[in-house]
Amino acid sequence: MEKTLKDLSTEDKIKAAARKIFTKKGYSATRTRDIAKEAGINLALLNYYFRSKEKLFEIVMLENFGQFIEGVRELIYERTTSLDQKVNVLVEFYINQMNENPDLPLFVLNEVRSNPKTLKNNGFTRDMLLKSIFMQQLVEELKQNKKTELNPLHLVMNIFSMTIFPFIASPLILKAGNLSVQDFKTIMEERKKLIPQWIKKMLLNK
Amino acid sequence: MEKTLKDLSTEDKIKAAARKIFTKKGYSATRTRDIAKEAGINLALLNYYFRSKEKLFEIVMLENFGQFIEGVRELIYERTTSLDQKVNVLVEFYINQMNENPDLPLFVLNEVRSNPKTLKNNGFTRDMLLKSIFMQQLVEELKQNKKTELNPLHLVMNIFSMTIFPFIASPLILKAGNLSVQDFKTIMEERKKLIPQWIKKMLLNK
DNA sequence: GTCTATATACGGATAGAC
DNA sequence: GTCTATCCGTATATAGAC
Repeated sequence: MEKTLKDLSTEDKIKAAARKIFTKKGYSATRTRDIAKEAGINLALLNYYFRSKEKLFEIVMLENFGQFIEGVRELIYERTTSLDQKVNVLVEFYINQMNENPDLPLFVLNEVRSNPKTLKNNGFTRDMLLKSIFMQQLVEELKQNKKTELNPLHLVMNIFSMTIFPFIASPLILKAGNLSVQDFKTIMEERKKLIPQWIKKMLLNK
Repeated sequence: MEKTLKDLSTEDKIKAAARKIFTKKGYSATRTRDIAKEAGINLALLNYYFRSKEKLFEIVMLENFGQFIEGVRELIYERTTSLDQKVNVLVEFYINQMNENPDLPLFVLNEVRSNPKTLKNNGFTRDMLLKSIFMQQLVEELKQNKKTELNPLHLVMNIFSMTIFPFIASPLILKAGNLSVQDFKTIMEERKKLIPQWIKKMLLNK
């Protein structure tokens, strides 16, 4: 399913091009001229559709951020799935996501760090995690296993760390591990099974 | 030990200022004027000492990259310390490092991703990890525990992921966990003990 | 070595024709 | 809606006085 730019409206062509370049290079390093060229249109059109570089970036940013947390919100409020199932789905979801768009996590993390107000108005609310069923199940499981001294946030951090960080650091990992791109993909596939197993061990006492 | 800029030579003042700003904002978003102001000198001096913005950045980049892997190279080639000890030191080293300079990891990871040739000429060699004593000890431990089917790179990735990622994602974690900065520091202190324990569990069979 | 003033280039944005 | 040409602010870099 090659996404041919020709099918899209001019506005969408620009948006797609902007997203590609902004996501890869960040706000400052991106030239509006490069977006125009990538979209196959003239620079003036960019300002015709979106008033400024900044406006365009905002749109891209919200889309990227949305992609990062969308699909997770419903998952962690799901009442019918077990904790184990949630961890499995979460890990698999993100690994698939990053395989498709490896620049996404670094883009999001850069943005929330350099521009704190990113964390307003994007659907990522305080309490979204803390009040979730997922969190309740986690706390319950720790209680069952007499591990109440362990802050459940550690486990949440571990899930995301072990899932996302390898993609962020992939250039270093490829070199340090003497891996091909294909090797790396295989390893990340393995992690879909491994990470949930490790999390399970962390939940158990002893 | 406040580092007062007044003590330094002009050249070092510029370098220090450059490092601070480049590390925080990245290459493109940094203005040489801001570096000059931060250093308390005139803009022209910057070009007098370092020929260009790019040259100056290169120096900063190498310093930052060096700080990231320096201290680790010797550690992983140490023959007298056990695997457990190495993991402990590694985790503690990086957590201390990031506490002091939280912008460092994102800077390094951005740079290696956007500029692949960063990975040449910086002391980070292919085989540096694979040929290390640390790696040998890891493989040996897995063999002892009849876990040879597990690629040891997974465990290396886990150590770095669980240690470094929380700092990269700290703005998100603070909000999602409803944490104060002090809470976060406390949690990261806890992780100095926890991560080695988790790694140990991953090494064991069952 | 350090400054002020300025050259030069680049990038975002707009005017105006079609 | 789409283009070409151009404006104009800003950022890097340099010339030249002290």
